[in-house]
Amino acid sequence: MKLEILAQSPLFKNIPQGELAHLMNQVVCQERSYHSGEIIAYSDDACDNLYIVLEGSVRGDMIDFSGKTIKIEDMEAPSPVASAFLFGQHRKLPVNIVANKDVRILIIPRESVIQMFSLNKIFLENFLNMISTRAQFLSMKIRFLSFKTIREKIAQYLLELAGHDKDTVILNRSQQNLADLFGVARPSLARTLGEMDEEGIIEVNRKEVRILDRSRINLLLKR
Amino acid sequence: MKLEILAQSPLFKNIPQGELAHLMNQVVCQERSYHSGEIIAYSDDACDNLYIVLEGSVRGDMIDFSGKTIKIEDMEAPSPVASAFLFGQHRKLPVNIVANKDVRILIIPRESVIQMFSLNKIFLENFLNMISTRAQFLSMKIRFLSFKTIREKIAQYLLELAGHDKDTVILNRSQQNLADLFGVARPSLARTLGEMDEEGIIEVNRKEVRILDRSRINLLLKR
DNA sequence: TCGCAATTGTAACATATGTTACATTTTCCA
DNA sequence: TGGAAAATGTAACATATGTTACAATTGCGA
Repeated sequence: MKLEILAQSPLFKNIPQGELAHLMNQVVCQERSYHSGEIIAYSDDACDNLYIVLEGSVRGDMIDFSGKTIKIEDMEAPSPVASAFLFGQHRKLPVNIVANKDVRILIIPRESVIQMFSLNKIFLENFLNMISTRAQFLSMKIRFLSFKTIREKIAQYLLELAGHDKDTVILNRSQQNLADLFGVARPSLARTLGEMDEEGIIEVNRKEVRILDRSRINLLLKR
Repeated sequence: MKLEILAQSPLFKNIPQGELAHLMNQVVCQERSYHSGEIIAYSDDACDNLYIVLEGSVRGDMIDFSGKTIKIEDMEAPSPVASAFLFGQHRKLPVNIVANKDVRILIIPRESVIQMFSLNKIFLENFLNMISTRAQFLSMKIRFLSFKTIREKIAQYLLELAGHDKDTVILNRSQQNLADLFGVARPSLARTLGEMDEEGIIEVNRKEVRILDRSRINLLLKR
């Protein structure tokens, strides 16, 4: 097994090589290869294993009511897959896991994962951090989706980044990325930024946004 | 401390009374009371403690930038609060935690929680189950919110109600109520239902909706 | 440094939904 | 049973956002 690859994964970070080797020796797990297009795990399968992509990339395909598949998410090596479905009430995969290219996957049964929790505290904290971070990300996304207009979403986002004192913000995401977070089209986001600039509410310069009129931004968030 | 109350909490279920007593004796934690309206923890506070409501109920208040508070969620005894913010990248509360009535709260520092993980496997699994379940719930909610058009929302809603065999559903909410759930205006919902009726996809009769053309409904969910 | 790829800015046009207002039908209770 | 309130159906118009296409700019690797 390639421990160096594993060590890159957020699940195993901060674990010294030696300990990592020791840890992996003590539990049952297997490594498997899949060819491009192969289905690694099926939607609605009981989710009894933790999958970690060692090489290549996989995607989650959702099957809609008519039987067509839709790509939901890509996951690149070296990252774990569907870790939020190993525990919890609904231990079923919501998607088919499909190999994007030829891939190598490390498969760790849930029992082994639980063992690893008691064997290594850092691993446990990494795991907790991962699913917590995911839950936090999802909360944030829901909050943005619940703002109706693009202006509101921008206002919320800017004020969150700027805090109460600063008035210049450097956006840390691309416009496309931000548009995805907001659930809107990229040109629509750009247009709205432009309009708010013209109206003197903000001043936009690529990734640098300066808040000119806080009161009018606050006004946008009244509901 | 009222172990009987604690035992009711999802975090401590399946732990025999004796073990629970033993567990709680080994770690540092405190119990505090708050009066109705008191703020138990502040938004943006570093989230270093697990709060468990022993008696009474608390709510999460979000403060928007104009200073107005919005109630986000109620949490009744005996349930943990903000457990998704004890770990993860963003260890800050997103809300003020406010006492709804007089309450008693058990406060367990993060370090103690981590200790408890190694002391008791069931506790660890309960905790994992809790945040995983939350992440799963949020995923589902996002899926629903991310349907853009009213037609898609209707399609999703009808198919969920009808299942795979039935083709007539009785709506259990008023149009206004449904419109709120979808986050759209009531006349818009009525119009779209009317259009889908005219097109022969469904047959609408007040609260009774019959699915006429399943294939075209499925088509709506393609993305 | 050149050149390609990613990012950002912008415009014209299409479309879905919101808004407002009112008519019609149902519900329900005095 | 009558009559008012709630729920539903419909229409005309306003508006926000999506779509598509392309130009301008930036960044990055060969």
